[in-house]
Amino acid sequence: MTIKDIARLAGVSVSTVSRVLNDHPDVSEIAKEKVLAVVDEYNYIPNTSARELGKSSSDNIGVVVRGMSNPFYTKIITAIGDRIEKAGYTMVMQQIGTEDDEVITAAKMERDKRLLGIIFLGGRLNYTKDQMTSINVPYVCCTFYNEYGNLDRSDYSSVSIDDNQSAYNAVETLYNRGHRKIAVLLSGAKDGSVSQVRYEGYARALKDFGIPIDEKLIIEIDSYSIADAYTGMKKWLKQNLDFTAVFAISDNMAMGAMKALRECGKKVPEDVSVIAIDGIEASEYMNPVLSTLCQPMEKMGIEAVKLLVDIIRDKNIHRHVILPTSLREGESLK
Amino acid sequence: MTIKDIARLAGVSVSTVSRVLNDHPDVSEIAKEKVLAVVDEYNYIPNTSARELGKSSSDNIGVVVRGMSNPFYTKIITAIGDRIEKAGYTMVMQQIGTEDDEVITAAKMERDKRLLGIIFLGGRLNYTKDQMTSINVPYVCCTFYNEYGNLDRSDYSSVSIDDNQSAYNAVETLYNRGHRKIAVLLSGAKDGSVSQVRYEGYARALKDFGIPIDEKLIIEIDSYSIADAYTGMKKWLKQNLDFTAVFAISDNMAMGAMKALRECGKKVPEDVSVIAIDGIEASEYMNPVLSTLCQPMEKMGIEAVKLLVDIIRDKNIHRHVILPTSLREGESLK
DNA sequence: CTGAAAGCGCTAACAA
DNA sequence: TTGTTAGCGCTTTCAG
Repeated sequence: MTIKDIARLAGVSVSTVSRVLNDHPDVSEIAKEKVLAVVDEYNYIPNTSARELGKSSSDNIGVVVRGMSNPFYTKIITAIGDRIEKAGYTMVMQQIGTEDDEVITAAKMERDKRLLGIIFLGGRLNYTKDQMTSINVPYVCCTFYNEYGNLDRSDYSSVSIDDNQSAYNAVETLYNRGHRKIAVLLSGAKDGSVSQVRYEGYARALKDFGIPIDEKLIIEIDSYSIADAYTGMKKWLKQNLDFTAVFAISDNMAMGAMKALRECGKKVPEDVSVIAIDGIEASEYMNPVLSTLCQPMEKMGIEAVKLLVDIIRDKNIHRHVILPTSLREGESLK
Repeated sequence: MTIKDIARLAGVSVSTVSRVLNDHPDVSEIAKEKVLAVVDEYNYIPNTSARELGKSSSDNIGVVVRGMSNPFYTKIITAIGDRIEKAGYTMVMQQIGTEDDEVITAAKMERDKRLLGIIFLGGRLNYTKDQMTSINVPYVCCTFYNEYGNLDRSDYSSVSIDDNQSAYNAVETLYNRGHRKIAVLLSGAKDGSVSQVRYEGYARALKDFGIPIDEKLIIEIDSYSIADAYTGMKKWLKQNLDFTAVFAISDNMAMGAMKALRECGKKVPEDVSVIAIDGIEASEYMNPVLSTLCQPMEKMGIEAVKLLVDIIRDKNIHRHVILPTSLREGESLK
């Protein structure tokens, strides 16, 4: 079934069919009905590839989400989709795994879908100018920024929290409640990911508070996964080190850690206080409820679209928006 | 940048470029090098739409995942991807929301990507023959089956657990531990989803055990979400009904329910036992750890690919595989 | 080993 | 309001 078959069956030309299918004006009611009848009867669905190819322009905005099934992104995506629609554009989303390269994906999309702009959700923090030459439309980084790359700030937009400062605040919260021996649970102190930025905030806070960094209280695991956080924490606890609080760089990792603590006889928050950053839904259903610095997910999505649309429409200059986090007081703090 | 530009720049013809890009043999080393150099220099990425269009056949197997970011699917997808690759095919995955129609998505993919077959992951249980005429390649339903539709069993394959029996087993487990007043938490007793099938298993078990169904112990909420389960449960608890156990039809819902119970002063498992079906990772990190009937996620993915590949290769007949669940003893049972 | 040319299915001028 | 036709960028015969 191609558009040609439909045209023949309906007794019209291919262009008429195309017009009907694309809601173009200037089609007689009668022709329209004939076409739709045939389309319906044969369950015809146009070939998207051919469609994209033939089109000379689009109203598409691409969204590349890295880190499949990260619950943290769900709300942001909803907000983004909503805003893109409201702004009169079409969202084209592509999810990829953490092992895939979001820039290559975006470059492909840009050509295939003739994108007007791109929103990256969860990407690397180290893009280089050279890599980004394959992207020829404006883009905004959502939830992250080019901390470790060499991009000019005027060449891209971003919306995120201040990860360094948020980590600082988390540690400060613990400090203010009397904690001095604060462990940090992360996926790498210099892995070039957001983990590193947050670690730097942790380190800065300790320094400000006059607490020397104790290498032994740095718990490094291989991923951001709950399972690895659990086993990593468990292993670390065997050393029986002295500490009264844990700052986990993500909710997910905190969840794994809390189970490990529980199983090692450490009560949260009586024996150990736990704080994290993110504010995903699941951590609100833990027992005890996790205390965490929430990222304003919905606002981030809204702002990302706003930034991009402004640039697309008015050729405005790129901007970098930092949104505040808010402490969600759970039950994991003493 | 099109293939033409590359050809011109490299001083060869477009077909040579195409050959290089597709790893075809019969290309001289020298030509290959010239082309690759240009490709690299200009960061050229071929247009996927054009590529798909031009191709006459493919080795693509489509995977349509409904219910974005359902953590339950992650492991299955990994297994599916792995097996498809090993079988020498290419996986083309598309994620859609629960509000989207997976059949339409699949039909589009079938044409766009010239699919050899399709795996549906999490779909409706009520496909009709008429709807499926738009699909012209073999397909297998993974984690579900056509319980409420009118498909011939010989027209599609499926791999799943026995939802009815699993629910039965869950209730039986509770019964064997002395529970007689067993509430059920579901998203609808006749919503035509897996919730209904599991409810039917619950009802069958009660009947077998000589326990009359108490409408008041049926807790119906609007979705499968953790938040709705929480608020729904909380509201239900206000009635202060007499019960000693809850069977939640999904882990997610059980997680919401457990928080509600906790906040209402009911201890799990001392006051109330909780059991569910699914076995997602998060529920293993709850406190107490959720007892649940685990679906064999990896096996399901492996089996789904096997079923499909068998049909694609040997034109074998369609089959329906039922995999067993296993009880993961947590701490939520007394 | 290489190139010319005919599609793939659709859209969008351009004519009528 | 309609139909004709030239691409869109790539793959793939078929000759050379």
